[in-house]
Amino acid sequence: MYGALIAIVAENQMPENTTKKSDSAEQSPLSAGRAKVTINDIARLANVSKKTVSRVLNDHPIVRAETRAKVKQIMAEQGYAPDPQARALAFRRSFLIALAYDNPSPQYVVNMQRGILDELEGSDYQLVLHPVDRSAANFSEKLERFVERHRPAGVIMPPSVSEDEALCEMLRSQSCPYVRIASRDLDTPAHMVRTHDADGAAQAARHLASLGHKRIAHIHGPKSFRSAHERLAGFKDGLKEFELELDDALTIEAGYTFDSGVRAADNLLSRSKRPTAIFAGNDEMAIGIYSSARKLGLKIPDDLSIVGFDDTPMASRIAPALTTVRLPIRDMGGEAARALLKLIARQEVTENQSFNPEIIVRESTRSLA
Amino acid sequence: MYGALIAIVAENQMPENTTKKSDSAEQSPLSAGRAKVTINDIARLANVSKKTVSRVLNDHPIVRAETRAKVKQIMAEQGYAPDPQARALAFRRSFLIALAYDNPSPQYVVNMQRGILDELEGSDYQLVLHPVDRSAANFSEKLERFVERHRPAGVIMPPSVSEDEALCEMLRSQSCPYVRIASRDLDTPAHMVRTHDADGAAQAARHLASLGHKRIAHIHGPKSFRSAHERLAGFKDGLKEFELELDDALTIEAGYTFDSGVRAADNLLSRSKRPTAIFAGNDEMAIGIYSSARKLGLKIPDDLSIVGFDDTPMASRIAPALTTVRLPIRDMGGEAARALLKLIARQEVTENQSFNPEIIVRESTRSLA
DNA sequence: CTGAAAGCGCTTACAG
DNA sequence: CTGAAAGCGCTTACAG
Repeated sequence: MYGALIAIVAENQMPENTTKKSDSAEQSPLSAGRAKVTINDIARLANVSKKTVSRVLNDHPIVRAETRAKVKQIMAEQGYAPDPQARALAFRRSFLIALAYDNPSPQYVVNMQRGILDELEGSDYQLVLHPVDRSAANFSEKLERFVERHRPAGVIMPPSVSEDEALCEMLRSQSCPYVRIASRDLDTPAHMVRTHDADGAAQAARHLASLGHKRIAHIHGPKSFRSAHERLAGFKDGLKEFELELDDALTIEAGYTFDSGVRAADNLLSRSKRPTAIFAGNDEMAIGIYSSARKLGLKIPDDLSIVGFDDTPMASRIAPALTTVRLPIRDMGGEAARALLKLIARQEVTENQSFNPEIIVRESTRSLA
Repeated sequence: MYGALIAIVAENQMPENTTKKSDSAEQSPLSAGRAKVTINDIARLANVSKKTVSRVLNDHPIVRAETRAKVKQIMAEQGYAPDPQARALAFRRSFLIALAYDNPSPQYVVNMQRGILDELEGSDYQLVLHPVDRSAANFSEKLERFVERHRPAGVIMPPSVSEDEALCEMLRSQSCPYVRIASRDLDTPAHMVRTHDADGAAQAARHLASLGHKRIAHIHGPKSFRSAHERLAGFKDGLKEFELELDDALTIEAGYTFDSGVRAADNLLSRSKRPTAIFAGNDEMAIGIYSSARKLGLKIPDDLSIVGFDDTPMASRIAPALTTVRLPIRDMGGEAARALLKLIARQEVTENQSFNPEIIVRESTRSLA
C-alpha cells in the first residue's frame, strides 16, 4: 500500500510533468498501471519523435543504430507492443490471415489449421476461417466482400479452392497476397505450394503391380478436383512401368465420400470378373470399399487388396489396417503460412517447398498367391 | 470509355465541389469509383453530421425516424459498410471471436467451428482459432497476451478449456465477454451452454442393463476432464435404476485416445471373469476396444457388447457399427455463438439452450442370450 | 434530436 | 538521419 502511494506522489513531483503536453493521455508508464503503453509513451521516454519509434517498429533501415537500440530497450522495459487495430487502420490492411477451404475431411482441415497456426505463433497475425461452398452461386462474392471490408494480410487456399482461377484473379485485383496449395503448378512459384499427388498414386500402382495384381480397379474423386486427375494419371503411369494398363471399365468416378465409395465398390465387386485390387482416391472411399466387400462376403486382403490415399487416423485403426498414401498436411500448412508471410513482407521468394507423398504399407494389400 | 470520361468531367463541374472542404478525400461516390465510401461521404450526401450517421450505424435510439430512414437509404444506395478496423480502434475492441479449444477430436473441433460460423455468417465478426495446450506452463499467459493486444469481442470455450476457472477469471478482469460450453453449471446462466453428459451415460447404462448385461465395465476419460466425471456418475445412476452397481474393479481411467482404449480393454478382457459389456467414455476408446477384442478372438457383439460416446463418423463406418451416444456439437457451437453475440450486444440473457445427448443403437450391442 | 471538436494509436507524405 | 503535421475512419464526451 505505502509503496504504491509513495510512487504516485513521486510521479507527480517529477519534472517530466513540466515538459510540453504530449497528445498521449496522462499516465504513469513506470508504475504497474492499468493504462496501456502507447507509441507516445515510448517516444517521450526515449526523447525521440513517435515517427522514429514507428521506424524502429517497422524495421525501417534509416535509423541511427544508437537511436534504434535505445528505443528498443525502452520498448522492452515497458513491455510495449503496438496496437494491431491502430496499425491496421493506418496500414489499410488487417492482421488477419484467412483460410479459405472446402476440403470435406475434418482431419485434413484440422491438420492444415495446425500447420498454419504453428507458423503464425508469436506473430501478430490471426487465423480466421472461411469455409467455402464452391457449388453455391455467390461464394465468390462473399469472399470478395470479406477481402474488401477486412483487408486481410493474406489468404491461404488448399485444394479445391486453390484451383479456382476467378477467385485468385479477384485477390490479385484487390492486391491481396495469397498462397495456393495444389497438385499442379497453377501460378507463379511464389504463390504455390506443390504436392506431387501423381507420384503418390504411382507408388500405389507399383505396390499393387509388384504384388502380382493385374485386374486392378481405380475409384477416383470428382472431376472437379484437380487431385482426382493427378492421382488417376499418376496411377496409370505407375502401372505402365509394369506393362499394365488401367481398364476404363474398372475406372469409376465417385465423390471422395464414404457413401460414394460404397456404391462404386458395390458396382465393381458384383461383376463376374471382379478386380483383385482397388486403388481408392482417398481413405474415405477406401473404407467404403471395406463395407461393400463385407456385404459381399469378400475377405480383405485375401480376396481383395485395397490402397487408399491420405492416411487418416481411421486408416490405422480399421481392421485390417489400410495401406495408404500419406501427404504431410500439417507441414504443408506450415509451408503455406511461411510462404505467405514472406509475400506479405515483400521478401524475395523464388520457390517454396514441395511435398512428396509416401506409401504406408499395412494389412489391406497382399500378393496374389 | 466515353461514359467514364464524361462522368469525370461532370463530377468536376458539379457545385458540390464548392461546398466547404470536408475531411474526406476527394472522391466520387456516385461513380463506380474504386475509392471506398466512408462515413463522411454518407454524411455529406445525407446533409447530416457524421455523428448522426454513426448513431444510425449503432442503432442509437435517439435519431429522428425520418433522418434515420434517409441515412439508411443513402447507405444502401452507396453500398456503404463501416470499416471494421476503424471501428475497432475507436471502440477499443476488435471484431474477432476467439475459439479457445483443446478437444483432441478433429470431428468435434470442425463441427464446433461450423456451428459458430453458421451463426457469425453475415455479421462482421470473424472467427479466430486459439488452440490451447493446458499442460503447457504458459498457456494462460499466451491467451492473456492475445486478449490484451487484440481485444477480441468475445471468447468461446468448449471443454476442457471451459473448465479452467483461472482463465475465465482472467477474461472477466479484462472485461472480455465469454461463453463456456460444459457438462456442469460452472458459471452464471448467461455464460453457460450446458450439455447433459450424465443423462447420455445413463441412457447407455439403461440400454446395456435392459439387454440383460450384469458384468459391465466402464472405461472413462481423464480425471482432468469434467465430462469423464459426469459420464461416470450418469452411468452409475442409470445402472442403479436396474439395481446394478458399477464394479470398481471394472472401472478404468484412460486418455480419451484410441491407444489408451486398447490398453484399458486389453486389461479388462484378459481377466478370467471378463465383462460382457463395456461402456467407453468416447468413440475413440470404443474403437480401441474393437482392436483389443479382435486380438483376443472375441466377437462383437456376440462375446462383447460395446457402447461409445460422441457418434463420430467412424462409429457408423466400422464393422459392426458402433452403438454410441450423440451430442449435437454443431448446434452447440451455434448456440454458444448466439449467446456470445447477445452478451456482446449487452442484451438481457437469462438462460441459454442446453443439450441432451441421444443414444444411437447400432450393431455393437446385443442381448445376453 | 443533432453537431463540432477531440481522440483511438498508429503510418504516410513531406520537410529539413 | 529525424520530426511536425495530417490522416486512416470511426466513436466518445460534451454542448446546445
